[in-house]
Amino acid sequence: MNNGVNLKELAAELKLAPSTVSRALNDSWEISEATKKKVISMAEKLNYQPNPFARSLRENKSKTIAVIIPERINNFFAQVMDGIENIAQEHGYHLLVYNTHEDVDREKKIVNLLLNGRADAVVMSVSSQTSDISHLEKLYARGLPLIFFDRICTDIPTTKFITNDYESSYQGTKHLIQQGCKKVAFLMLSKELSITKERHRGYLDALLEAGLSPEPAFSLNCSMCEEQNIELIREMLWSNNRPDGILASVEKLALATYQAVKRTKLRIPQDLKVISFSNMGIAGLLEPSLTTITQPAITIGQECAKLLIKKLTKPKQNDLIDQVITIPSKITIRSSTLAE
Amino acid sequence: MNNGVNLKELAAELKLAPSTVSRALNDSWEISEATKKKVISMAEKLNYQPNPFARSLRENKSKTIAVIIPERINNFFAQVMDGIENIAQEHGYHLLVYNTHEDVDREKKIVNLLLNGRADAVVMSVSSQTSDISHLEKLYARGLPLIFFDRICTDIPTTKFITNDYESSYQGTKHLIQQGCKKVAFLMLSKELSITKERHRGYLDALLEAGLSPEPAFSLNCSMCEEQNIELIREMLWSNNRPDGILASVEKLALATYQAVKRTKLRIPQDLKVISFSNMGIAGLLEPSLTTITQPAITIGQECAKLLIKKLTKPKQNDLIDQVITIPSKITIRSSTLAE
DNA sequence: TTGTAAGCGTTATCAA
DNA sequence: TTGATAACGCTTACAA
Repeated sequence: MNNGVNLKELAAELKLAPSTVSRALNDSWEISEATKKKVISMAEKLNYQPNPFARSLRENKSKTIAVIIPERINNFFAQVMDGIENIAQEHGYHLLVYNTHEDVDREKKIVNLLLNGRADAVVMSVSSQTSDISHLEKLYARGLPLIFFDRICTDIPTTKFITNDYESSYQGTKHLIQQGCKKVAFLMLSKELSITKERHRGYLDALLEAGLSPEPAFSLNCSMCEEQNIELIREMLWSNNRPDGILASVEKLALATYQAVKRTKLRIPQDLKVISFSNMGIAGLLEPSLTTITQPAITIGQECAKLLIKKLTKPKQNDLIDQVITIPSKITIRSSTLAE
Repeated sequence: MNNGVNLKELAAELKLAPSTVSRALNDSWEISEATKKKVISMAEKLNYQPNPFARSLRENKSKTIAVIIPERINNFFAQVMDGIENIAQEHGYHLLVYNTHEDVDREKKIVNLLLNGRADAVVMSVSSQTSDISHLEKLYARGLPLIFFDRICTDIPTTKFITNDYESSYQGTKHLIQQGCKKVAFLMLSKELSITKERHRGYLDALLEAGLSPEPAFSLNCSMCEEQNIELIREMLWSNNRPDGILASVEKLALATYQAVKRTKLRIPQDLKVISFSNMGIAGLLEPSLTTITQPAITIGQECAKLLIKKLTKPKQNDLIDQVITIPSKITIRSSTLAE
């Protein structure tokens, strides 16, 4: 690989000291406008590109943010990533991206990889398997700025961004009840997840408020395996005491529900109404179109990045204080929850 | 940020020279087994993590691969990314990810960012706007290993991975004709794209072979704007001479077609049959379910990464020779192309 | 306003 | 088998 000219060569070409050139390029006030101009034009002519590693080594920062997500083929996480990248690119930050595939072991390995300072900060959403958080504590202890979004880790005292999980879930459940549902089921990926807990609380409270008693069997704990989930849901739909409404706490479980329904004689929404947290662009193209709770994914990503970059550029003035920032979701009612 | 111990401190703790410790950790043959063991155990005890920037500066390589895609909310690219990451992680490589949002200017900026050696290699799929390729030529000239996939740049003499675009498109069109279509339209994102050209050729040849004369108006050049595309397609469907079959060369145009059809009284597949290149997991859940040409996205990603890593680890033995490697797609027939 | 020199944390060369 | 030293390319005290 030909790395092009370096600072020394550029300086030699200009008959200046490397330090002068460095300062000129960094727009230091101690350099005369005349030399600045000369330096900059020569730098452009020779297409000088500063070596990022020399700089990182010297300044102990890399202009890089690591993003850890549990899944890439997921509209929510993809949108969050786009939001993060928007802001990051604006400020000259690069993104290292890691997918844990919902696997804690992979998550631990990745987190350990970041212990060496390769990234200036980490923004992540934990895997659905994460209960032991020692790896995250270690990362936090290192002093690396760390932010969580969506699937947060409450025990780490830092800033977290989520949507109004409790409220949305409560409203979603209430909507199902208003549409005539008497027996609403709740589908979740894992009991460990912060979002599961909040969304489940909202679901339970809406049931109680409506005078409906929550059935334990209707809080269905799904797995990572698509086919298993479909069968699990199908079994529930085949049982004598089947639900007439479903709140899916994540998108993939709504899709699994649709697949499961196809294996029965039930119809959505006549026999079963479905609402789901989902950022699918094409919820309206499903048959029937799916009522969704859409999270402000891009905004969440942008806010994460903004806060992080503020912290990185002005470390003294900005602390990632231990708080949860909530940005509301939006419910879009479609055919899957139509009343008869 | 507390970076933990460094080599010098570790060496001091062990009462050894830094160079010795370095060699021990790198499993050099010139170090005795005894000291190796001592060093390694102490390194673990102190949780020593080598500074990646020092190493990168010294070795002039970063163990990082840059990936540039035109779109993140896209099943194909997400799967390719997963494939790349699989292999990269296995070999200790990190991924810098950039989304051009189908914008050449953004693509140019990103490519220029990579000129400084931040990444050891680049794998990319060009934006649909890319016709001037000077930025790519510059990148190539720098000697950075560069690989293209899917939307390739034929003029850069390196290895490219694609699916059998011509053949799949030919077969897809033939399928439409066999199902009774007489007037097949072809939807494309941009005429500049390599995949557009190949897929269009396949489409045309299938028409000609069937004795159907291609109508220029049926080769529809769409834009980046979803709503515009929907209207463009709707207009075509409302014209006197409307197509009875559509081959969408990318997924989003099939979805736009579905949306457009909703604005007409036409029915799929009775009035209009649709087939599309698509890696959607839920093609079967659309109404009607969508016949797809599915690209081997994960494999493409894996192959890109494998080749690149081979090149990076054994540069002498491996060249990215100027060739196009084709991995076949798979057609899955669903309801959207059912004959009456 | 510019130049000299040290140092960031590694690895590689050379010497012991 | 191990140690001293230089070098990677940059920024920043300190000197001029």
